[in-house]
Amino acid sequence: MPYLTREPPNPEPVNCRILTAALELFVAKGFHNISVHDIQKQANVSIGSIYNHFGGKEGIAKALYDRLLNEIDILIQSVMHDESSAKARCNKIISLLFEHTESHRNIIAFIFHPKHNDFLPGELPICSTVPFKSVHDILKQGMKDGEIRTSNLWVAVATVFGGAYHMIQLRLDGMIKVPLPTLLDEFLQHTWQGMNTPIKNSRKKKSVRLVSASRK
Amino acid sequence: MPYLTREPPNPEPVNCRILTAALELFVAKGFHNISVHDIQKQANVSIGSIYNHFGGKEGIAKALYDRLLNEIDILIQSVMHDESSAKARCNKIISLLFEHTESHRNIIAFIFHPKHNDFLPGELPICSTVPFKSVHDILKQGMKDGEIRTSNLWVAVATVFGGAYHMIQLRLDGMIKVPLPTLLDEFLQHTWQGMNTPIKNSRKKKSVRLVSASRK
DNA sequence: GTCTATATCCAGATAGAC
DNA sequence: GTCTATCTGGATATAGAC
Repeated sequence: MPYLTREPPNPEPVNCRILTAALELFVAKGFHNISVHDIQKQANVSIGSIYNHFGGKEGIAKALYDRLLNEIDILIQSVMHDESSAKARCNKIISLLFEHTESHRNIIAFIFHPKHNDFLPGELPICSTVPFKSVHDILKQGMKDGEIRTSNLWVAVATVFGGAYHMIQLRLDGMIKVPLPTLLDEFLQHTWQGMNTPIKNSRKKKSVRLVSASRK
Repeated sequence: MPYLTREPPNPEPVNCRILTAALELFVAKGFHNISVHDIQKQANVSIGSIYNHFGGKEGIAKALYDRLLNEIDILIQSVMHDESSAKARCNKIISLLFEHTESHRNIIAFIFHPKHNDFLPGELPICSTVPFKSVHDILKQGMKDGEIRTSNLWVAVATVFGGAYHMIQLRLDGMIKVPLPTLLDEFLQHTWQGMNTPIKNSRKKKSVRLVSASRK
C-alpha cells in the first residue's frame, strides 16, 4: 500500500452505481432473494443513500424497469425510422434483441423476466407497455398492406415474436450454447416460411440475408 | 345456526388441501408474496400440519412442481401414444396445452412460470425437464423423417413451441380475451406455413382441421 | 397427526450525527 | 447527501400440549 491508503474514488455517480448493482443482483438471484444490504454492499454505498435516492428496494426496481423499458422503446423507434416495411421492421427488431442478449444480457434478462407483477404490484403486463404496442402496430400495418398473413393480432404477435422470446429465454438459461445472432437467419426463415419442409422445386429467389447488416 | 355449530368436516385429505391452496395463492400473488400463514388459513389447517407434511413453504412448492410436471409428462406421453407423425404430435400437444390453459389454469400458470429458480434453488431450467425433452425428441424425429424443416434443434423448438407458450402467457395475462382453443387452427397455420402472405393461386388442399377432435 | 403459542431471525425502514 | 446504529414488523420455524 505504497502511496494511498484511501482507495481511489469511484467515478460513477451514486445512483448509477446503485442501479447497476441492483440490476446485476436481481438478474442473478431474483428480486426477492436480494436484500437492500446486498445492493448496498455491491454498490459501495450506504443504506441511507439508497433510501435517499430510490426510497427502497421496490423503488430501485421501478426505476430500473422504467429506464430499461425506455431503452427498448428507443431501440424500437430507431427501427421504425430506419425500416419501412413490416417484415423488415420485425426482422430488425428481432436481430437487435438477439444482439442485445449477447451484449447487454442483464437488460434483456430483466425486461423479459416474465412476471414483473411479483415485485412491482399494480404494474400492467409487459405486453401492454409502449414498446410492445409498437410491435403490435407494426404487425397491424403489415396486414393492412397485405405484406403478412392476416389474422387475429395476438396470434400474429405470438407467432412472430413468441419464438424470438423463447430463443432469448433458452439462451439466457444456457440451453443454447452459441450466440443468438448466429442463429438469426435460420430462425427468421422458420418464422416467415413456416416449419413445413420446404417444397423441393421452389422457384423463390434463393436465400438472401434477411436482415440488413447491423449498424454500430 | 339451527342444527350444528361445527361446520361439516372437509372431505379432502389434508395434504391435498394444502397443495391446492398453495397453488392458487402462488399463482395469484407469487411465491414470495405468500406466507405459510396465508396457506394455512386458505387450506383450513394449522401451521404444524404444513411443516409436518412438507417441511415448509419451499417443500410445498417443490412437491407441487414435481407433481404438476409429472402430469404434463403424462399428457405428453399420451400424445406420443395416440399420434405417430411429428407434426400431429406437436399439434396435439399444443392443442392440449391450450385446452388446459382454460380448464386447469393454475397448473399451466405454475408450470410455465418462467423462473422456478427464484424459489426452488438448484432446480434446472424447465426446458431441461422430462416432458420438454420429449418435445425435443419429437422434433428430432420429425426432421429425420423429412417431415419438418431441418435446422438447429433449439431453433425448431422455439419456432414450434415458443409461439404457443407466448399465446398461453398472453391468455394468462388477460391480453387474449377469447379461449385459446378458438385460435388454435389459425395459430397452427402460422406455425407451419409461416407468416408470409400465402401465395394467391395455391393448389393445396384447402384448410382441413389440423388437429383431430379432442378426446374427453 | 394436529393444534396453539412462542421463539428466532432478518429484511425493510428510520433517526440523527456528520 | 452520506453515513452508522437502531428499531420494528413479519415470516419461518419450533416446542410441547392434546
